[in-house]
Amino acid sequence: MGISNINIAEQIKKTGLKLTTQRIKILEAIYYLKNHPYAEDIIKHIQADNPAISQGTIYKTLDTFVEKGIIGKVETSGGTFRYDGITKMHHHLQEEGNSRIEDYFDEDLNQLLVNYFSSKNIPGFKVQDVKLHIKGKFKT
Amino acid sequence: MGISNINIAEQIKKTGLKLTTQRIKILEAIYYLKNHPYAEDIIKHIQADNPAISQGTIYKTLDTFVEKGIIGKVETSGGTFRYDGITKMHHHLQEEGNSRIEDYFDEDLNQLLVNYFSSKNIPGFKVQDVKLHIKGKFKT
DNA sequence: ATTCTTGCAAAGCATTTGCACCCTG
DNA sequence: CAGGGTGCAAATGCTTTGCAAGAAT
Repeated sequence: MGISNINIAEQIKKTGLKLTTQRIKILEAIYYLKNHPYAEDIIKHIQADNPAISQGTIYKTLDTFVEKGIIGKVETSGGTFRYDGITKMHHHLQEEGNSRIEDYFDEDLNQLLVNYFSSKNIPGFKVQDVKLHIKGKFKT
Repeated sequence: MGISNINIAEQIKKTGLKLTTQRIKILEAIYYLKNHPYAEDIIKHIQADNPAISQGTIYKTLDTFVEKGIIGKVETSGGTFRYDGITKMHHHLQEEGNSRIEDYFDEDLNQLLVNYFSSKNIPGFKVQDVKLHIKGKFKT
C-alpha cells in the first residue's frame, strides 16, 4: 500500500478539482505502476478492473494532473509520454536503445546544482529547476 | 555561411553513407535553421527550393543522421521531435508553456559534472553522458 | 553491377477533440 | 441545479513503412 486512499483523495481535492471515481482510479494507478508508466500502461491497468473508464478521460485527466503539478510527465526519446508520481527533485538514468528509466535521487548533487546556479548567472535567463538526464549503461 | 559545402559533404562521407543531394540539402538545412528546428521546419525549408525531396526521405535521413551521431534529436514535452546540429556537450534552457529552447554552453559546469560523476559511484550504473534540462524564465 | 537511396502514398499509432449526457459540490 | 467531468468515436497529426524506380560507388 504505502499511499492510502484518503491521501489520494486529498491530493486531488487540494488542486481544486472535483473528486471523481475516475480521477481516484487514475492517480492510484500511477502510484501503483511506479516505474514511469506509459499512458498505455495506465489505461490497461485501469480498464482491467474498470472497463467503463474511457481512454479519452484518462488522457484528459493525466494532462490535468500534470498541469496541477501532482504528477510529472517524463520526456522520452521515442515520442510517447511516460508519467511519474514523484514530485520531489530527482533525475533520470537512461540507457540508449533501451526503454528502461530509473529515478536517481542524490541530495549531494541537488545541493551542488543549487549552489552552482545560485552563484552562476545565466544572462537573460532565470533558473527555476534543473533536471539531469544521465545516460549510460545499467550493469544489472 | 560558416559551414562550407565541403565540410558538409565530408561529414556525411565519414559516416560511410552515400553522398546524395538530398542528404546534403538536409544537413545544410539543419545548420541553417540553427534553433532546434522541428522536422516540419526542415521539411518546409528544403521543399521551398526542392519540392521533389520528399517528406519520407527527410524523416528517414534525419533518423539516419541521428544514428550516425552527426546530429542530435532533442526531446520535447510536446511529443514532437526537434533536431540539433551541435554535437559538443551542451545543455538546454527551456521555459514552461513556451516552445523556445536555447543551448547553454558552460565549461565550468561540464567540468563540475565530470568531476562529480567520476568520484560518485551510482550503484548498478555506469555514467557516460550527462545533459541538463534547465527550466526557468527567459528575461528577453 | 550491386547496393544503397529515394519518392510516393498509404498505414500506424499515440493523443486530442466535440458533443451530449451525467455527476459532484 | 450549475458547471465541471465523462464516454464515445471520429479526427488529427507526426512519423513510419513498403515497394518499385533511380542513383551512387
